[in-house]
Amino acid sequence: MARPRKTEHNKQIILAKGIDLLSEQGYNGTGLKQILDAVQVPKGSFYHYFESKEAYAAQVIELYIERLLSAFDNYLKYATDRPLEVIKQLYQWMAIDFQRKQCKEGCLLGSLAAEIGSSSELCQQAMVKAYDQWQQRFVPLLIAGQDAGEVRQDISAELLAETFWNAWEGSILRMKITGNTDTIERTLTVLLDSLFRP
Amino acid sequence: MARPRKTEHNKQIILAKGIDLLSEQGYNGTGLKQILDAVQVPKGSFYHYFESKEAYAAQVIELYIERLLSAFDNYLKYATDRPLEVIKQLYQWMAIDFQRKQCKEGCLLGSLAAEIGSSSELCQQAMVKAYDQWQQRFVPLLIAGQDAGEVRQDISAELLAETFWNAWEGSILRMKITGNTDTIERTLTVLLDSLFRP
DNA sequence: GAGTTTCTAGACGATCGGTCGCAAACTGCT
DNA sequence: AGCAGTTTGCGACCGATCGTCTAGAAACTC
Repeated sequence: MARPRKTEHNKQIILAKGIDLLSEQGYNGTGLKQILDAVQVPKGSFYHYFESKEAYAAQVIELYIERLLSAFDNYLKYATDRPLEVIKQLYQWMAIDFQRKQCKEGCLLGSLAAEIGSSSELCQQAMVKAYDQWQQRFVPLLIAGQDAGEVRQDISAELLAETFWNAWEGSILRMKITGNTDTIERTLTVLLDSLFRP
Repeated sequence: MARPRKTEHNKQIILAKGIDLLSEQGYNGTGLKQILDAVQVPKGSFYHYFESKEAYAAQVIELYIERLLSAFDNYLKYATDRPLEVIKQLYQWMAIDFQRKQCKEGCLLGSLAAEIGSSSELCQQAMVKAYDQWQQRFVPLLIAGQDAGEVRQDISAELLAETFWNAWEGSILRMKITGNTDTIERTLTVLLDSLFRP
């Protein structure tokens, strides 16, 4: 064998760049050339790292959710507040992150779901899996809230989590067209301070 | 002057086809050729009807919301049920429409917001306007519900309407990746039968 | 050096949004 | 009626870029 040098590193930086570019410009709006130029990897190399653009996107989704859950876990490790407060701070922190990027980047999952969710089977699978993983972290948090009596118990935690994700993703869409995070703030408040309360 | 024959008719069928194609394939995923072939209008004619693809998309958005509001109004005219029931039936009817199209088409507003909401200023404006128009129809319905005592009054109708739109759009994203309308059904039920109740 | 594997320049056909010169169809003047 | 003038409709074409592929150079082991 020979020349096993930059392979893995290159692959990782191509994937990492994809998170930013695909989030902002979408799947069809981002050319491979733009991605590769941005990370200074020759165009010809792409198909040694990935089978196709579609397969690449699916792996970007995986890396995205991996990082997100990692940040999630890291935050939870040191969180001492009550569950609902932890959720709120977590998502407000993400909202601030959106703002830092001038409300141009949203959630990669939502963006790609809207654009190619119904056309790319490969990405579809990656997104379903990503959503399931998110739910596995989020539901226990809501259950803890229910047990602590700060979350209503007449609706299952799974159903609340699903509703929360939907409202969150929808508010990101609104952010993209209004150019501010006001809707996100309001939606978080309405859900966590009122609707989800007992 | 001369030859003012098919202009307006052609323009309308090009716009109408755009609703379907842009909803399903997105902005960058739909070429002008595909649209024009589908309605059998020569390529060269396009720029006699529209300034650019972007301007075209903005007009598609306008036509889309126009039709949606028209269906909205038409339904409301004969609705005798209580407000929340009217809302539920209205959106369940839309969910059935999604299903008819194999969950491949969602809401044009949401799809384009995700894809080009932060890059096309022209479409951005059209989308903000479309959202405002929707809210003008939806808020009175919720206020009526509040007056009738079937909607909680501790949150303003505007805020509830906003939250509803967000959750609705988010559930459509989920639909696109799961391939079914289960999430939509569940979200409608959770919101209208529980969370929005007094 | 031979052999093996990795990487990449360059080109592929297709398609992208957009343009343009001319044909077609009309009006108004003679 | 017929020609001139004006406006509209459109096929062909533009350069650019799309995702993808392949031949062979480069870098390694033995």
